[in-house]
Amino acid sequence: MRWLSAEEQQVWRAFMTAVTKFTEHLDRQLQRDSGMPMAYYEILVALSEAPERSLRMSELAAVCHSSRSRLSHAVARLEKEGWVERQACPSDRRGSIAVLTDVGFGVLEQAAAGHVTAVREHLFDVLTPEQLRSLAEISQAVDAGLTTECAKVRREEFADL
Amino acid sequence: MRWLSAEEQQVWRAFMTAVTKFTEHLDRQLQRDSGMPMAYYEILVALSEAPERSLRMSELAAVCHSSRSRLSHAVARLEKEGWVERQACPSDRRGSIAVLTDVGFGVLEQAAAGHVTAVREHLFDVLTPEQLRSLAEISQAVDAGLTTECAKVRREEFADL
DNA sequence: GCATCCTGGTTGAAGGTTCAACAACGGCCG
DNA sequence: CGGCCGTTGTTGAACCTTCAACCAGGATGC
Repeated sequence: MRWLSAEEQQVWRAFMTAVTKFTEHLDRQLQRDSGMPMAYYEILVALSEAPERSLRMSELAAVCHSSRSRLSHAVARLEKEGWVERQACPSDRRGSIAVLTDVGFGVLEQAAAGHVTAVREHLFDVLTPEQLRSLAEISQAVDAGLTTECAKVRREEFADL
Repeated sequence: MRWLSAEEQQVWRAFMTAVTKFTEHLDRQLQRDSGMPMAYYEILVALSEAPERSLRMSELAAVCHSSRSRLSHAVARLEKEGWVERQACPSDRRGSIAVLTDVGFGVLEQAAAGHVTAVREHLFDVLTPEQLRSLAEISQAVDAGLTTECAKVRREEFADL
């Protein structure tokens, strides 16, 4: 098996450190200022951008890169807060539709201000335009690599049957 | 307040998606193949590289960018598995020293193989050498930005008193 | 129609993280 | 010495995520 070279290790650790500290910072900021973790914020964002501010649970899960189970728990909490409501799906009686309430929208607006500021301050403001372009490319490449990987896994699972 | 431009939003989402999927993939791989989350793996790595394969809890927490509380819980679990032991610190009676056991070292060796493979496959193999250099720079910049931020926060806390 | 399988969504338990509170010890200064 | 403060580490509760199990409803094939 091929290990990482000294240089690779260095990049790897720098990357993980930066990502860990960065996401931790954002999470803490949101939790402190708006009482929700980032995953919940993403849910509200996704709903706010959807037509009628509503999405079926499975679509919402796809948009948020979240498991159905996680989303179910999360929406339960958001519903308890009064930020989201669940409606029955008319076309499919299994379905459940999450709708962002007005209260939820207001909370989101408040939360977004601080969140965007934090993102700008610690990401966009510390990078040059060129680094930003690089970051976009890199993210794209990593994402693509994982997507093909998922396809591969699915093929393998399929082969098992 | 300044919002994100359309381009910035695009970069931001691509970045978050890539990071989320990437770390999730690594975490799942480790959990499946070695029965531990990545945070625990990092603890074992840190110990394995320390002299005597041991570190004081607070130093270990610093190396792993972990809170003391989290580390305490984590080491409790690792100890239950027999991968780590706790020893009293001779120079400071408050102190606790975590030591990687031989069993733990063996587990780490096993885990490392799959983990490194996954990292190589989804990070190093999908990036060009130039992108890799960029990523190192970017990580460095973000980390630096957060470090100065932490210093700022500490100054503010200090100012409060 | 009905048996079968797949999909959408929820649930509960187990494990991990965070936060606040706490106990125990070291260090400092009177 | 003795009081005070800062540090070290642990603990328990609350919360979030994961995983496996499950129910209900659609879809498919006979």
